[in-house]
Amino acid sequence: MTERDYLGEFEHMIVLALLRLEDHAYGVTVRQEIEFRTGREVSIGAVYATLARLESKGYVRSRNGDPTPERGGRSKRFFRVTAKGLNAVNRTQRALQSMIQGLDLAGSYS
Amino acid sequence: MTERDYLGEFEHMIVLALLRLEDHAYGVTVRQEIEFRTGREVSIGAVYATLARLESKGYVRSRNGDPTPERGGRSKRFFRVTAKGLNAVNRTQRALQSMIQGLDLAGSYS
DNA sequence: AGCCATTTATTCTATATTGTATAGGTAATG
DNA sequence: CATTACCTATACAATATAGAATAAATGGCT
Repeated sequence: MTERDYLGEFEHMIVLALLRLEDHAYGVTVRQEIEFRTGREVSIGAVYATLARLESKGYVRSRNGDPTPERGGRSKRFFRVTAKGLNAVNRTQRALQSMIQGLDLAGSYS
Repeated sequence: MTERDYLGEFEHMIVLALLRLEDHAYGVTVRQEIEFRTGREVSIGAVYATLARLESKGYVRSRNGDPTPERGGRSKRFFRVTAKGLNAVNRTQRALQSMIQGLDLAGSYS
């Protein structure tokens, strides 16, 4: 029953962004969050493609929000991490952690 | 001059394994290290293919060891992480870390 | 009201890069 | 020369990435 897959590098980022954003998570904010926190430039297409993949695997699910009263406010699609998705992040991070543990890399991430 | 790429999920594992193994790092031990530490099953071909890619990107380099005096002791190909490779791990981990920071995931990896 | 320029957001599509397994080959030993 | 430990080749699936195209909304015209 427990999944055995790990999140890809970018998938991992996206899921973490969703967790941070809680109920403000949709394509545009996800992109912003990653760019803001990491300085990494992210193409919007990459974000949506990955969200779609994550959803098809059941790691996240989405619902359509209402349009907001601002110029051009097309309605957003909000995303949330599922329990299965949470398991996946944990599994992925545990694996990484167990490989890092005890190593001394500049800065130390432990 | 500084690279802007991040390591893929499996690449990341492999590089960490190399760092752990120091000068005993070659295909077979890399595989073992990952399997042992994470419980994840790893095919040997995946390891070699990834090592080859990492090398072509300059993240690791290899040298041929001498044959060892044991049955079937064919000479091994030893791998080491380059400075560029170290940068890549650090960059990758910093990015992850900055996304994780402040989140409370079961177990906490911070 | 009906149109349209503008804005925010999402979808589509195409390609490159990574991840993965399997089969096959090579250099050792006894 | 059979057996062992290790490595290479290859093929295919999954993930990452960018950019163009499309959609849905608003506000200001006329």
